[in-house]
Amino acid sequence: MDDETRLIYFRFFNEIGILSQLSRAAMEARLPDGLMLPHFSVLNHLTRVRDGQTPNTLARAFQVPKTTMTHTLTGLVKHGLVEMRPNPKDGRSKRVWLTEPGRRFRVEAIRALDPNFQRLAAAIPPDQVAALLPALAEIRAFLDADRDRDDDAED
Amino acid sequence: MDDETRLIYFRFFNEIGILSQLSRAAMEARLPDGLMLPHFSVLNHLTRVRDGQTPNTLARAFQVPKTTMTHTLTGLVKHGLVEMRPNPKDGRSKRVWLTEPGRRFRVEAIRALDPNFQRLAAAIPPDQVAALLPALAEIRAFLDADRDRDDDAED
DNA sequence: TCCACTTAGTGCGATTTCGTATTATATAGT
DNA sequence: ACTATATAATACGAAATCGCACTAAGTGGA
Repeated sequence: MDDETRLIYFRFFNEIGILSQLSRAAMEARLPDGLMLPHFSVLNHLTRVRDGQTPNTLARAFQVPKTTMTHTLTGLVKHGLVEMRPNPKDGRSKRVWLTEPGRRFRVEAIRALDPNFQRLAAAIPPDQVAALLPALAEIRAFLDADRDRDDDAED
Repeated sequence: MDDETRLIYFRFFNEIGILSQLSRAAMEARLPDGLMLPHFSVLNHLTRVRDGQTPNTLARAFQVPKTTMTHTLTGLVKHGLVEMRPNPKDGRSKRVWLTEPGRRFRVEAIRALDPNFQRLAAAIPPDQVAALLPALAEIRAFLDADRDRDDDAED
């Protein structure tokens, strides 16, 4: 792989990392005490995909250890934003369900970003951002499918 | 702000977050024991911008508390990848300098990603990624400049 | 100069994240 | 049915991250 090509990919992920850092900070500044971005992200995932998933599925989806997901879910339960019920099909596992406050919390958290989005919109119109989405989704889908191979290709 | 516009921006940052998560995991899988992504990121920042910066400047650049940067720098010093020297212009502060092993480590860490980049290149050619860079950089620059206003506009 | 105020770095305790080991349940082979 | 193996969740301890408070040093005004 030539230097120029490597630099293109590296700079891309560099930009991604910085953008993520900046948006994470902006988002967490809007969240109430005791709730972090992972809490919101789980609510968002349960809404976008579907609720009733197991903690293990969520841990794999977020690329975090199971113990971390247990901790995050404990916090969400404590705040009444999700419910854990036993999985009738598997006595070992549980299933995670959104509560009404959980759904409401997610919607309000997104709406709370409007001031940020409005300032951004003044500099970068929605069309320009929308134009990036297909390519980003494509790269994301590839990495998502590719991640398992990382282990196999270690040596 | 209408729902459609909000959704565009939200989905954009959603993709950014997932991409960051996936690439972070892939990157950390390549790093040796005892060194995390923040360690690499600081080395990269010192290389790209310039070394000799103060810990406080780095903490602000990375949007982390000063104590976190102290911790990260302590680890880098322990591994001999950076040096801390007193700041002759300000007795309170220090300056962080890259060492030769630090520079080498960064280059090797980037090169270690080649297998990942090569697999990605087979699905998403460099041109397509390069085409995204200007827009991403523009959005990143805006957020970077905008982040201070978050506090002011809280209420 | 002196004194109040600000700033850079760090010590300390709390929370989050993570790796390992453990328990309970499911699955497969006999 | 029984045993060995695999899997889901968690308990536990280590490391990372963070907020608060403290010390040392710089800044500005009387």
